[in-house]
Amino acid sequence: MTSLPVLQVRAALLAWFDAHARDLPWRAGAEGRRDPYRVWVSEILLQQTQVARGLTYYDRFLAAFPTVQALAAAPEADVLKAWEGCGYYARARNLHRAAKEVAERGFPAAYAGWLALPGVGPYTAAAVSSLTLGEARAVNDGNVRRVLARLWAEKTPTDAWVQARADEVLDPARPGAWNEAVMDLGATVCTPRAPRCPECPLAAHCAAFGSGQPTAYPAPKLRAKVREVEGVALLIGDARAAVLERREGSLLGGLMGLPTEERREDEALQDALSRLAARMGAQVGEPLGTVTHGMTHRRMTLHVYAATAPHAPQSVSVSAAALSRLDRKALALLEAREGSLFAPT
DNA sequence: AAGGCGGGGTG
DNA sequence: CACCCAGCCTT
Repeated sequence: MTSLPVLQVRAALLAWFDAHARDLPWRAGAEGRRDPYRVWVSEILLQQTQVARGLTYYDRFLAAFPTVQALAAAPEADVLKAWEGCGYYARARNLHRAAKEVAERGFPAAYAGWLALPGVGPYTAAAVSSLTLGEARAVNDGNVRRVLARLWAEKTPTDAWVQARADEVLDPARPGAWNEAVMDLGATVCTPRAPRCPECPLAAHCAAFGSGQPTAYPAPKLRAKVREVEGVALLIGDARAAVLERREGSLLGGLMGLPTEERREDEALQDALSRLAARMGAQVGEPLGTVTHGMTHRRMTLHVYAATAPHAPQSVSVSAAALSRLDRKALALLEAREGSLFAPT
C-alpha cells in the first residue's frame, strides 16, 4: 500500500510550501521555534474554526491578553468576552485554566506535556510541539485527513489510519513546516468540494486524482440529526441593561444570557413561561417576538417576553457581558422596538 | 465508539 | 440545502 515515493512527495510539497505558504500572524519567528503562546492561542482558536474567521479573533485576543501571564491573571468573564461569537466556549475556559498552569510552571518542553493541558488533544499537542520545539509529531486534522485520504484514495479513513499515514510521510527534517504545508494544501488547493488539482504539487502521486473523482475521497461523514428545541425567555430591563443569568453546563457554559426555560416534551409553551416567571419572581408583560438560531446539532426557537421583577437580581450591562448569538438576537427584538419609537414608519 | 459542543463559509 | 472547518471532552 505504501508504494508512495515518500521522499519525492516531501520534496514536492515543501517546495510548494516555500513558495506559497500563507502569511499568518502566528507564523512569525524561525521555523520550528515559533512563540509558544501565540501558536497555542492560534491552535485553540482554530479548532473547528476556519482560518479566515480565526484571524478576526486572534489580534483582538492577543491585544487583550498579550502574554500567558496576562491571560492567567484575567477574570474568566473577560476571556469569554474576547471569545464571544466564536463558539465552542469550553475552548476559552480550558485555555484560561491551562494558562494558569503554564504561568506557574512554564511552557511544556515536549509533546506529552502539552497533551496534559486542558483543551489540548493530540492535534494541538502535535502542532505546538512541532512548530515551537521542532519535535517530529504529525498533526491529524480535517485538512490532513482529506489530503491523505485522496493521496491513497481511501474512502473511509479511520482516525488511526490517518495518523499512521501522517506519521509515515512527515518530514522529520522539517516537521513544523511539513505540518503547515499539508494544512495549507488542504485549505487552499485540496479543498472539499472544488479541489484545484491542476495546481497541486502532489497530483502526480495522488490516487484520487488518478481515479478522476477526487471529491469522492473521503466519503462524507455521517452526521447527527438536528434537534428542534423551543424555549421562552424574559427580558427584564431594556436593551442596554437587563437581568442576565450565567449559563451552566456544557451548552454555552460560562456565557451570560436572558433568563430562559426550555419547553419540556408534551408541555405547553405557556407552562414553560409560568415556570420561568415563578423562578424569577417576575410578572410577564407583552411578547416581544420570536427568534431562531441554528447551532449545528440543534435548531433553537426562543419566544421572548418583556417582564418586570421587583425583587429580581441586579440588571447588568448588556454590552459588557459575553452572550451567545441567540441572546444577541433576542435582545435585538427590543432594540428594534425602541428604535421604532423614534423612527416614524 | 459515539455524541455533544457554535457559528459561519462554501458550492 | 448538505457538508465542512488547524478538535476535545465525556459517557
